Amino acid sequence: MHIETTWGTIRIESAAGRAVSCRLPFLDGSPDVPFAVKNAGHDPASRFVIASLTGHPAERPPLAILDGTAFQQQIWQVIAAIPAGHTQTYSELAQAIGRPRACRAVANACGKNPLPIFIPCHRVVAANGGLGGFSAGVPWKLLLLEMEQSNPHG
DNA sequence: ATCTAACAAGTGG
DNA sequence: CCACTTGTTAGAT
Repeated sequence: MHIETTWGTIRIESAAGRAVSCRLPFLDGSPDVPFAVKNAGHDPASRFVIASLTGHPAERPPLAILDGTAFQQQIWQVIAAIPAGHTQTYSELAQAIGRPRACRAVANACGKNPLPIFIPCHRVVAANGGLGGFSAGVPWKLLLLEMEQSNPHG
């Protein structure tokens, strides 16, 4: 499944009705056009992604069992529990799993999240108020956070 | 089985 | 602003 947008093509893979991977085009800088969806898919996964990017409420479809180390699975699980419109720092996540000094390792795991948007790694920010990073480029992270802040959905 | 460089961070000078 | 610490991972030895 894929979604055409003004920022490029988003590719979503599912198996047996469960989301397996979500790939966003990498954006190095801020795009010169506003974000808009050009071609919307109708399956639950696509609708969820589009809703997240446009500030609409949507139900998260079931996720597949993810491939990753025990540490990564642990981190992803904690991230998945962060409510919309809310953020947490890398350091806080590190504390949540009992490794208070592993903030850098947490960031490492975030970058390897195969399901960005589904597992809301965009809600993980730096402790000093900075955005941190994002695997597909910070503009995506910014867009997602702005949508959630202006529209408190679930 | 070890070693090392690379990271989306944090803290302190 | 710079440099030192930090935990985990992937790739090399």
